[in-house]
Amino acid sequence: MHNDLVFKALADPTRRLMLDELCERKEQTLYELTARLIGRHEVAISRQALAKHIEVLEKAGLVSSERRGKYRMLVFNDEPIRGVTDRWLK
Amino acid sequence: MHNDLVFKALADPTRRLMLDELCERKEQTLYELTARLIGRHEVAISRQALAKHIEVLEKAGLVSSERRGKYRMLVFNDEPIRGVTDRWLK
DNA sequence: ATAATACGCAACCTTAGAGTTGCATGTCAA
DNA sequence: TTGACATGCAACTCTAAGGTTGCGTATTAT
Repeated sequence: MHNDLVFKALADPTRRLMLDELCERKEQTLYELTARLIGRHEVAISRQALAKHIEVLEKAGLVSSERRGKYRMLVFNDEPIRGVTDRWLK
Repeated sequence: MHNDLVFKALADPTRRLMLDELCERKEQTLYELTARLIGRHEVAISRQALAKHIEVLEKAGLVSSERRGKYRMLVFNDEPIRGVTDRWLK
């Protein structure tokens, strides 16, 4: 299944939270995102764990990243999500 | 998260296939479903494994079941799926 | 009554995934 | 240039999820 990675990506609550944040602010550095998740949302998790999650989201096409100097810019993309559940709805 | 179980349920490709079948024929016995998945879709899996998947789908509210004599009737319910991805779409 | 049938339950195995720790790399500012 | 900072990489632990095997239970048909 070609959208297997998308469903797998959405299966984790932390990743869904990350998508919420990225959805609000479309462009964000990994550092900003990490700070917000740990600071505001009180997510008890390490930086490396979040980096792994980003990797999963990237492979699913939900996030694209680009190294910009010292930082890593993250860009949210909702396209892979659009219509994923349509097959079960009439 | 209250729809955590829904996303977890959708994460597995076999369960998504089961939902496809159940979506086509809203009412179906576990036996019929198992026969179709193994026969038609060539899913190499045991009956017990499918029973476990049904359990997951039930806990997510996507399937309700009712013992009808010798058989177990399965009824598909799309309500938990409706709008689950809306939070990431404008 | 009894055998075949559809299902339930429980123990077990195996692997993938989430998370951590530790260290290396690259970039920017002073 | 040197140190602080943001990130990358790899090995390791631990748990849960998917799957199997084996046996028990209930229902139907002969």
